[in-house]
Amino acid sequence: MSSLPRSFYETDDVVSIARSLIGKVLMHEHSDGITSGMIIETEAYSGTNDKACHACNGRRTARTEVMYGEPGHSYIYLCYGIHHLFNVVTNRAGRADAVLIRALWPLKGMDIMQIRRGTRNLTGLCDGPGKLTQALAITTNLNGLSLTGGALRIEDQGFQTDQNAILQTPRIGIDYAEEDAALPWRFLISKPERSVSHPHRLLPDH
DNA sequence: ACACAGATACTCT
DNA sequence: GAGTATCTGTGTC
Repeated sequence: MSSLPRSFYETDDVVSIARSLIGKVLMHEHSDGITSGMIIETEAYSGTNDKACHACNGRRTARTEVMYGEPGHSYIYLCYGIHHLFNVVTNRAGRADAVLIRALWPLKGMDIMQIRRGTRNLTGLCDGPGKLTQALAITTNLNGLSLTGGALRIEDQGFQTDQNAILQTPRIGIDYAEEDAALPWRFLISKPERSVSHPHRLLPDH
């Protein structure tokens, strides 16, 4: 299986990259075992001009530093003191774009995911940005690592994605971002619709 | 099927 | 000190 190359992440259209990441596979080889899942929900954060982005107005701190760094690297931060949220840095160094991975369709190591998540259910393992990092044992100590090879990586495993099955909506949980809160920069695959992040599914239930 | 509150610790003012 | 790109359990319908 081939990891996505650096060039995949290096362009300046983070919204297109967020769309293109749907159907790709996030994989973590850990001493516990291998866990992986197909990416089914993403959000684009567009650097210094985006009021929802941590790098808004050129904000540059210890936390946001990796967003200004190399494309194809991880940006992982702690949210609400509990949840580790996983992003991929995009665009060339000096820009601060990133794509948040919000949900996965579990592929490998679901038994390990169940243990890490503390559930006996086979559903709901990776249907939220904080849940998928717990299921894949992704924490802030993996911040700033390259995703183009190594234990944590994103692969193209050849899953075909019907472009008509990709829905586009506003982003979640960023009400503070004023007019940018309405930008339709969230992408989700409509097929496993029960597996996208939960309270904001925005899809009819049928 | 909602709605709500509480947990939690780090980041930046 | 305030705010946070969230999740869970409990309550109610």
